[in-house]
Amino acid sequence: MANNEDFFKKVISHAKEYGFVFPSSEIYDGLSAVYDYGQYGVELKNNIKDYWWKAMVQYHDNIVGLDAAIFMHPKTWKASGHVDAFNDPMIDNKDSKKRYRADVLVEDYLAKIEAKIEKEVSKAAKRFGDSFDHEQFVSTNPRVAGYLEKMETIKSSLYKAMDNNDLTAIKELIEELEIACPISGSRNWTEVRQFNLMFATQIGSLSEGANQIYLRPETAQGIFVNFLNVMKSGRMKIPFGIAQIGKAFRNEIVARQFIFRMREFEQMEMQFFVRPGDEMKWFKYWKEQRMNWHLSLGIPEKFFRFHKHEKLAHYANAAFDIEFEFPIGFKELEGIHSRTDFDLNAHQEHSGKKLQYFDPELNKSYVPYVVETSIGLDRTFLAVLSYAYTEETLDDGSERIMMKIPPVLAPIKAAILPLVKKDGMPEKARQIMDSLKMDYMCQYDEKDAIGRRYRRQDAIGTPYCITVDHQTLEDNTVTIRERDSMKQDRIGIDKISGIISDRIKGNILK
RNA sequence: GCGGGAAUAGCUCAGUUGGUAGAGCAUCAGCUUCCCAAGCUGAGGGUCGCGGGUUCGAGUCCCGUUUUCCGCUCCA
Repeated sequence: MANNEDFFKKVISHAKEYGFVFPSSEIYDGLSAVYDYGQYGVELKNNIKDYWWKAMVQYHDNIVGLDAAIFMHPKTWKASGHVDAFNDPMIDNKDSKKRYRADVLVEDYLAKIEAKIEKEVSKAAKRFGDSFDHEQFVSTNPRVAGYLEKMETIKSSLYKAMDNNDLTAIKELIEELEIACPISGSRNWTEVRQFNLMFATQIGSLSEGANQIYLRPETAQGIFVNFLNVMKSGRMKIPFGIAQIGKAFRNEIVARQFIFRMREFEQMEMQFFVRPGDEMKWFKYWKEQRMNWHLSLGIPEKFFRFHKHEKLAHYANAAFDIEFEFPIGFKELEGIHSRTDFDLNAHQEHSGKKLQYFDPELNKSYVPYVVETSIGLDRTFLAVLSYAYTEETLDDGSERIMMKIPPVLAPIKAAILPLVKKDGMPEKARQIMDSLKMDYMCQYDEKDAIGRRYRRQDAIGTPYCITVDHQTLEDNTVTIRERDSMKQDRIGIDKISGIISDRIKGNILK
């Protein structure tokens, strides 16, 4: 485990040192759990998106793309269940380490007062026997009146605080009432915190009220609300899919482990709409398809495994994760969920619009079922990075650090290097560079000894180094050096593009 | 969020009982012209995370804070 931690730290250092990932706003001490992608990081990330998009949208003629906005109508999140499921104010007791709903603590306190009233009532009832008038007693007894008044005061403070989302007021109320933790008996509380995972912001004029909107906590809803638009304008026939890549935001209480869990992250999602009853067939299909996509990158099978969800979310009737063995252990990389008709039904109810498909074969309309594949882009990035990071000792005893990034994803596809900085070699190398750079990310480097330049390219995962030497000037051949094997071939300049192109095509089709 | 560690150059780190900030690698310029790092000469780069305090004097001691790592907790 200690080794894995060290390894993880090395990957993180390497990512920063070579311009893959930087802490956000680092000159201002950074921002917790937010990271920026550097010059090579953005290339790698774009290549991952591109490879996914090709495998999903370009390769499947019944899947189309979408790019929905991050801002969505607030009712979206009411329909999806995000607003209600996670809106509770929570408080922790520092001694017992137990977490409570702050409003429930106050309500429990109210219940105790109520119990006291009950006690008074039953005592009086015993005393007065048959002549006991419950209503009259409650309205006239001074002790009960005191209790009732106290309850009213507490209730109004609580409701006011809850309505205004005033967490400080709730905390003050708990302190005022001297509510203690039922377990530790102590009143050593943390601040009250809202556990809603959604970031909120304001839109439009404040005077008109109710202008709070959220940054989307998942991209899926953007697809569901556009289901009708895409189906109609794209003449889509079930089964069909809508794919989307985009940012999502979750205000995680604990965001940690480098780019594994961030507050701002990017998802690559595809929602596949199917005939009710067919969902398990398609669930199985996509489970296999998605695993094949991962394996097509050339990362060995042992790094991946399926994890079946035993406890299902409210919207799902089957769910598997594809887990990847990160340096921090096997963790979720992608989810394949059978979401049933939960989302479309919910939006149908909340919007009042019919979100149905007329199936000509069945000659009837229905709300389609949905099979979702949802992969974390940043996590895929981290998976590639941690798989690729390689320290090796060569035959001559020297060490090299090499990123064995799948060539299709490599930030730089080829480096063009004049063997020496004279005799027209730089000019020749520049010519070759110019002929390639519209098709591939290339890098020119003439500084330092050739061996050192090879190592520099190894460190950023460049699959090919093209070296211009004396012979090039005579017969238009170059040496092409492959990253992993370090083997060199001599080839004609006109062959370079074809070799790179073959290697970086990937292996999406299976 | 709680508890515990850590923070010194781009990276890895050293810095003695408190006394003028260092190394290796990396980077840049020049030389060398060499097919797999570590040849030669030179250069740039740090208000020691930030803010207070103690002290004649703080990278070093104390307090707070930010970031980060580990454990717990959380993750519809």
